[in-house]
Amino acid sequence: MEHTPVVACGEAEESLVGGTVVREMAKIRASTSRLGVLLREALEGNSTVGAVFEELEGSISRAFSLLDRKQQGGDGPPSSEHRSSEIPTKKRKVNPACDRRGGCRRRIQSSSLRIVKSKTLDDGQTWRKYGQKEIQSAKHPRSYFRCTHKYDQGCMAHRQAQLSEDDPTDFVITYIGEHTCRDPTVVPPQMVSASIFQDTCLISFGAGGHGVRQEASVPASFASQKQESDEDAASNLTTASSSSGYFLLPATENPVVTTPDVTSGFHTATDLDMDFMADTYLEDVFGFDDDEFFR
DNA sequence: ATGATTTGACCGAC
DNA sequence: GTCGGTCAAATCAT
Repeated sequence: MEHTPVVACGEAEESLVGGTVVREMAKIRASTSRLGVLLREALEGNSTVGAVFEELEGSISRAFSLLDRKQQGGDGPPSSEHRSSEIPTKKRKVNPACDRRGGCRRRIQSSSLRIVKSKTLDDGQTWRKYGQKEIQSAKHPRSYFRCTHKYDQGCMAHRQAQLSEDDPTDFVITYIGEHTCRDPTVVPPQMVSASIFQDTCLISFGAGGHGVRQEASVPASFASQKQESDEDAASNLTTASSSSGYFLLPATENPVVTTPDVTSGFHTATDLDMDFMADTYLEDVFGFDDDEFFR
């Protein structure tokens, strides 16, 4: 009675923050890797660049594993996907000690949040739907998707999709987090540069888009969105001008877009939380300034 | 058989 | 207490 709460609370908090840092580090590592590929292509034959990047990647990997070890502690908690594997009961059993269902919700804490209007849910990425919910203030249900590679590659990208209130033929899609997965069929270089060049805008395929793969019809409920198989994704590559459903344009041309403030029904971003935490941790834990780091 | 989707339950934030 | 995000068993599709 007299022991656990304070300690448990502190550990939970530390674990939460650590998890955030781990996710950020994963993104850093993935971005660095991609940047390395791009730089090597651009500066082909320059062995110095390659050497520097290998060193950089090595440092990040070491930091990542250290952090990961620290977060796991000695207990070696089960991974989320095996959370309940030991209890094959008929009805779900909740393990109050470790069940994080719904934890850290409401406030979307992500360093990347984009809201896009689109005629189709198909954006060239592979998503897995994990839920659908009627939303109080909205006419249409909201569907929840996570990246197919969440578990195999730890990709933390999520999205929420909802039919637009204004135009029910449009989907309002909220992208949360960046893809850190490396599915060669779905991660175009353009998407990589999206987070680098902030002057660019992410736009969806508009109604009048050309060379756009369009759904034959928009279902009344998009719950039955078909998941793209790799084969489909590959065929998308051939039919669409980009494997992604989006083009990157200079900020001066942004016909259909989508900034967080146009979506009154959606969450407002709280990006600063995580950015701040990541900054703080990078400085405190690793002793370097990420601004310098990414320069 | 395998993987994706559906859907009710669960749980933390508000 | 309500609401929204997530989980996971059941079901469906391939």
